[in-house]
Amino acid sequence: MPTQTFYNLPKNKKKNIENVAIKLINDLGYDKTTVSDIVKACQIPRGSFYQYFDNKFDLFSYLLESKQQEEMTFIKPLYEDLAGEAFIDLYKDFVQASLDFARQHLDVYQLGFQLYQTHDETVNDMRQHMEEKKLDIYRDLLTQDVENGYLKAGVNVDVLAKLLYAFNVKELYHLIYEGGTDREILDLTTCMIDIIKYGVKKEGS
Amino acid sequence: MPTQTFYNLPKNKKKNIENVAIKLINDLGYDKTTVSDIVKACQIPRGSFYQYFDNKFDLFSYLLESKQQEEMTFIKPLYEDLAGEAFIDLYKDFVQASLDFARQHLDVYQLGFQLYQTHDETVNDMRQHMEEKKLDIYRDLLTQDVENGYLKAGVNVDVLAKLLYAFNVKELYHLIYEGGTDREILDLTTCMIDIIKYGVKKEGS
Amino acid sequence: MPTQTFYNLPKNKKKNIENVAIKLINDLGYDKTTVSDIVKACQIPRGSFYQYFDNKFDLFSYLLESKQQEEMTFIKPLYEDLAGEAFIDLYKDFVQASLDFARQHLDVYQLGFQLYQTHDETVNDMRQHMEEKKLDIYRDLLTQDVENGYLKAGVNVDVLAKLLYAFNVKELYHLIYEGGTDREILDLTTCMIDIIKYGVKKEGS
Amino acid sequence: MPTQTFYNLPKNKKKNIENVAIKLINDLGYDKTTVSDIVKACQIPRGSFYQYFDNKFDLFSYLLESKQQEEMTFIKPLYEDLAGEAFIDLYKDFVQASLDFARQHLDVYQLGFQLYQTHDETVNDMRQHMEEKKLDIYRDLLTQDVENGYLKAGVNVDVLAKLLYAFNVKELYHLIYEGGTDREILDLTTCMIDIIKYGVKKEGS
DNA sequence: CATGAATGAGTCTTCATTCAT
DNA sequence: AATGAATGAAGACTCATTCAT
Repeated sequence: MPTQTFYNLPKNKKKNIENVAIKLINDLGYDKTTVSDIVKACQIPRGSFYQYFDNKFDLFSYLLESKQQEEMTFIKPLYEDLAGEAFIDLYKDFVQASLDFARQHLDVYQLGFQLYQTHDETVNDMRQHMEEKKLDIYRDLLTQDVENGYLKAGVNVDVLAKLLYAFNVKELYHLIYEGGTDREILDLTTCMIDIIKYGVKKEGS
Repeated sequence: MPTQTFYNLPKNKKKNIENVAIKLINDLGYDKTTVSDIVKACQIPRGSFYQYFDNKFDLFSYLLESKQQEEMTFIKPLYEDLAGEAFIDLYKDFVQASLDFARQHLDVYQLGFQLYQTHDETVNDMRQHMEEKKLDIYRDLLTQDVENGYLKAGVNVDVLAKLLYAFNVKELYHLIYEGGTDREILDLTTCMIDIIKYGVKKEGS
Repeated sequence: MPTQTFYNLPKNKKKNIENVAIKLINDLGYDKTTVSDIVKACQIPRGSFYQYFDNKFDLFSYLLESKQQEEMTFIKPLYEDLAGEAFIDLYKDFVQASLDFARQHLDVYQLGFQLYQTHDETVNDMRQHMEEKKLDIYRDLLTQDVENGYLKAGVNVDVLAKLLYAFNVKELYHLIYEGGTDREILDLTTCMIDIIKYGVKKEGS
Repeated sequence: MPTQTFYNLPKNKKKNIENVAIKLINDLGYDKTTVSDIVKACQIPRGSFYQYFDNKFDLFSYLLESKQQEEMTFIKPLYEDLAGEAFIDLYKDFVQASLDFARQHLDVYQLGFQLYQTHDETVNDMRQHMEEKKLDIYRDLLTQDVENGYLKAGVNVDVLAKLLYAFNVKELYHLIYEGGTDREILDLTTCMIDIIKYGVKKEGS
């Protein structure tokens, strides 16, 4: 948590520090970004940095949490009202929404990527925690789908959630980060969902 | 690539360096393992290290490539003769084989995990290259499955390969690393394959 | 010397600053206590500190001098009227009085201890000065004892004063600081005084 | 403990580091002497320092222990053979011997002084330990004196030892450090011993 | 080739004090 | 006078790599 001193800063100074730090961390990676890099780029004295944040991780987790909140505010409404449709059928729309968010907050979004690129233990713990939270949401929504008769009764919801999430992290995140187009990403998603919905096995084989 | 000097070393000295280094890197992580740690644990002079390897990364990539080769030698036969069965049906057996290998060469196996824990650019490139190689194998085998009429004709083989691979890396690797039992891992696999084979959508919904 | 600004402060604010600072310095040691610690604990703005005191040492020396004065007010009456008794015989009573004072003003008392725990040159000078002052008192009183025929005529008063003082600082201070009981401290004193009064050499040896 | 690397150094390089460091610490005080000061004065790279010593304290304790050993080699013979005389009568000779040693190894000797000038906890522990060791020697020798009938049977040996030691540390050390002459120091000692041997109380008073 | 000492840029962090409002 | 942000020199320590023997 940043100190009160940081929160007291004039808004544009605060914003500047946030943006510059985000850009730096995205460019160099969390591990490789040093406090020196940050203070130089932000043009603030080294001492000030430590008057704002406990340390590098404090800054990082602050930035990330902001992101999370922004993202949640953006996406939550979708999750909360499926309007009688199946989550599995709407999945593509969720991806689309994430994408919209990512397009608008690219820097902030990429930051989440750093969670997968570091060896820092504290950061790793944080990532694990966030993943568990997301998986829970998936599990809930999929359970609803089963209850509503959209999915086969015997489906293992936990495994399905993990499958969706794994693809999300490994392929979609990656594609976004690498600059894939909306079309590419949505096609990939549709295709994947199709496989999962209808299966790949030829009948009678 | 290690220098000729390294290759000329007596076999048991070479093996010792490899084993000790692997153990260290697995325990501490690639980034956190210092050359000091290595030379101390291996009981070789600091200077020798740089006469054997260009730098820390050179050692790492050498170890990893050895691992790859060992693993390939172990697993390749399976891929090459499906004996008239579908890859998708045998997938569980491949996982089982991987598991057998991992159990027997745990240290060597875990090393691959480091690929996902490091921000070092060269390491990342390496990982990407390895992933592409594995994906290619999957694609080939799945294409065969389609040609042999085991899978629906319209299946997007590329996406399917990615889906399998994502789950493999994100869930299975993780479970192995965390010490899951064979049973747990195979059950998870079976469950996932079932979803993919038969789909999750309730008919008529 | 504190600034006029400090003296103008409302009495309870002044007292609060003094007490909190003393507690901190006693707990952490003068060197280890930072101005940050002080302003945080006192709940005063950082800038105010420097409007009250020139610097950290200025505060410390002010606190110490206050202590000295309080202690003197407390103990002086004893020194000034020996009521016809020898100082050497009353020494135990002085220690008792010091002890009483220390018990009642432990925080203030301990502060003096910091004088012996710091390498700061100014602090050292201060300590030396205070010691010289105390030694002077001892010398005066012992000289009186000689004049009054309580002590042998040939006794080197200067050395005797130093001997008493050395023991006082090295053993008694220490014991008080470490939480020795009154009994322990007075016994130690009596024993020491006995040695000095009657000597240790066996007659005829 | 210095590392093997340090011990492997050419003798004159080792000696140089020791001497320069001792001088520095004596001049600036242990607390104020920084590793930077040391490497600059010794003209060795910063990294080398940490290849020789764990940290500043490691160096200091090494220097001090060397000193201790040298001093012990020098003084021990005296303690071990009192040749039928009383320790209390020979005390002056011990001080003389210490003085001789100090004169010849002034730098090394002064170093011991730093023990009393620092707030460093580790150093303080060390000092306490050393003091206890010295006190033990005093107690032993004085106990012998009592047993041999040189001192009154009822003398509290512990208190006497502490008295001698306190004076030693507080007055003699100080005088040596401040550059007192042999004569001054020995006179002071004789005078103090006289007081302790024969007491100061006028008979019949 | 083996050995292990040499190197110094770079890391995080602290803190007394000054400055601007 | 009160406030609290600004400042940057300085501290301890690390480590990959090179050098000299």
